[in-house]
Amino acid sequence: MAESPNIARVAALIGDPARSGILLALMRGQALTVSELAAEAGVGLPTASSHLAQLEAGGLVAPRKQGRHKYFALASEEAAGVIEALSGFAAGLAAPKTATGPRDPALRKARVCYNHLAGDRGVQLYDSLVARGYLSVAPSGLTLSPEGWEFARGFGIGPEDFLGKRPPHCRECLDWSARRSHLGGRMGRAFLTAIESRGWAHRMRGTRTLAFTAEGERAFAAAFPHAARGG
Amino acid sequence: MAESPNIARVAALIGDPARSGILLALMRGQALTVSELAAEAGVGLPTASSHLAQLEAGGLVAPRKQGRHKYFALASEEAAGVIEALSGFAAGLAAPKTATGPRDPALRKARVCYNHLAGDRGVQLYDSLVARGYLSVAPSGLTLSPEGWEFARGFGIGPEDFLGKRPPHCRECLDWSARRSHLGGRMGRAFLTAIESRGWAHRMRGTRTLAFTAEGERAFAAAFPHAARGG
DNA sequence: GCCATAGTTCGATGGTAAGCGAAGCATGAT
DNA sequence: ATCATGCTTCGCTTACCATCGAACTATGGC
Repeated sequence: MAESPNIARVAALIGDPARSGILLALMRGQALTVSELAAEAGVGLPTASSHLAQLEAGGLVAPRKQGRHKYFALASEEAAGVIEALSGFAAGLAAPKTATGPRDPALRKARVCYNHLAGDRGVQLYDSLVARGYLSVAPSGLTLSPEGWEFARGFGIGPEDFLGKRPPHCRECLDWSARRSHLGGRMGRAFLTAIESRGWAHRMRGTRTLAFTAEGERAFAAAFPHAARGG
Repeated sequence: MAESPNIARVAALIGDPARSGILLALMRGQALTVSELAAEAGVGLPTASSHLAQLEAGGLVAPRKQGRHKYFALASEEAAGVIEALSGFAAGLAAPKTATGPRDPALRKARVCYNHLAGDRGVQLYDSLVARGYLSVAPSGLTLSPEGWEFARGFGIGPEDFLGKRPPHCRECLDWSARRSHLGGRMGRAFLTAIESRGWAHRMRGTRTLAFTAEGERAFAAAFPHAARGG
């Protein structure tokens, strides 16, 4: 009896329009101030402050004080996963008959899921790493093989980036648009950062859509070729 | 602006304690009448009726009239997935420091996720099928290979069981306790049914826990051996 | 046809919480 | 020190919605 309310509590937190607006805004991956989030959610500053306090108590967002600003971000990959799952279900509802229909083609193709690459491109990255043995999938979780680390080095990603951070660095994240797993965790973030810093793609302002440039598209396809389909 | 409310609406539906109680009860996999659900949720019959109407409008549950009874079940795998994701997050919150701790050992080991096998045993089944090439994982989804169909035949599962049902029969479902995928969809249901009908395991009354018998444990391990870890 | 059971609809009630303005801290700039 | 900015707290109003009793409909059994 005392267990069930937990899920109700979390869902109720997300269930308010203002709070879900805040969470969706944070899904873009960057931390935002209370004022910015108030504007995003379309409510007054005191209201947003109250909502954020509740979300923090619920473990969905985490604050980071910086000077006289207070930045909020999603608290964890898990929190992002919950929002992602709800988004997927809600999107499916909107177009129930248009199965696998291009509800928002750009969003399905490539988007930011909290802090890593999702959508078709995200799945492609994941599959490509797995197919080449760079990423090994085990019941205990995902791990980068030695060859994988070597490959990552080519993107400026090395073990030194993960010093002091406790594993797992690689996380599996279920993608609603492709219905397949993609790479999350700190490693997923590192790859997204690399992709952005090379100018292959950039986040579209105010959205979760990731826009690839023409050369970026080509470079990405070369770096992460589609995995051969085993039959 | 008009997109965000969708997720809020769904979350708000789940956010009510009575409704989440109903949904959790339905996660056990069997359809229940309005009266039964009212009792499960601890509310009066009229209240339950009202809640169920809302859940139905929200696409979370689906009714099935049978005589003067009205049975409700979860509307889809996707709906079950959302509840599962929320359960996982809520469970993680309760024991934030006890990472991967045995919050409920039996539940982590084997449980029913809507209509298929989840938990460690569910992951084992999935991994075992994949490792032997019976289940092939592709970006487009999961499919049973010819050898897989042959293997399934040994469990009394044949293509004839899926006549008239439109694909996909196999669905990937993310497991919160093991953080790995397991087999859902009609195929997942078929395997669970086979396991139960052979007496290897049975659902514990009123819970989602699946209790394996001693011989069932052995038979399951023989039929779905742990996949060799590639390294 | 009649009663019993299952479920729905209606109306009234009450609790909960979102929202905002105003006042109160806290931090940074001048 | 003084002011400005960013955020929080307080008090209040308002709106929503869960809940239940009672009346109503539908289905089945006799």
